[in-house]
Amino acid sequence: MRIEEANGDLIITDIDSFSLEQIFECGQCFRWNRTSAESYTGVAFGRALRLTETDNGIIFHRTTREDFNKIWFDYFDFATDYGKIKATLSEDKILANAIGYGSGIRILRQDLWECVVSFIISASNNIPRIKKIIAALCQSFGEEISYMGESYYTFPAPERLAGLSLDDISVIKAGFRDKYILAAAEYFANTEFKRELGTDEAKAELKRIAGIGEKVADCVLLFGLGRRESFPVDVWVKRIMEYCYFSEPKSNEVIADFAKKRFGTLGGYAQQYLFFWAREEKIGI
DNA sequence: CACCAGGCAAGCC
DNA sequence: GGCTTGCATGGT
Repeated sequence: MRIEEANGDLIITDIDSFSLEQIFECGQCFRWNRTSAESYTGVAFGRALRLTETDNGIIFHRTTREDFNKIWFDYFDFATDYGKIKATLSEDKILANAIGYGSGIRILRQDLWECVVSFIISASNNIPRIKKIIAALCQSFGEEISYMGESYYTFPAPERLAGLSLDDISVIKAGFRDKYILAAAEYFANTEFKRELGTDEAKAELKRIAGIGEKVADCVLLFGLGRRESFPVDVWVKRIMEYCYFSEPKSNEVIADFAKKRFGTLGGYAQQYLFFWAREEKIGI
């Protein structure tokens, strides 16, 4: 990876595995939107950012080396060798095929609290509406920031949401999930989450929060706590796993156990390649 | 008009 | 333990 500065932009070259579309459309995040054929704009960790994909590399618009080192290097998981991960997973022929569709995926290292709320909202919902609800949450309760001549909104801190009433939060149209958002806000406003917990212990702790069950906890572990062995089983992953590995219906638990044995510490990466492939090609539907 | 959407909790046995 | 149902809202 190389970094050049050019009148206020950073240009990152020699990047392995980096497709804006695949990273932002693979369902792991909800605050990035396509702003042109080659660019996406979003907000993370209190910063707005526009990215453009070019033949030479990726342009990080209007940002600094300081923010790149402090925020974006980790957020985009630049320390991880995706070539090595893909080579290992490709020993499985089904994964090799899935990786052929999403070879530019990277798993973002997102904010824990934002992940908790985002995946609470994801329950029994579809991705466009998840994004809409989160945008309303940020616009209503986040802080306005100005970037490249436009307004963006940060993700509201738990302290900002804790104490709100169901009526207060009804403006975001989260439906039955509103009470879970408030419960999570109460928890995170009053609790320092023990990030050093083992994955099983961290999952058990997350599941104490109303609205967080098995699948949401797995997503939070994977995207918000960097637990790359986590393998969330949702309707899409269930369908594609049944189609590719079982040829018959199986419970989520059976699928999760199978994935743990087969993919081990790379379960989360495998899950993202399978999820992206399933949705792109509508496999098993 | 039904039915579904990156599920979860509560209520049943 | 496993299985069923209700849940808010918006899109097809």
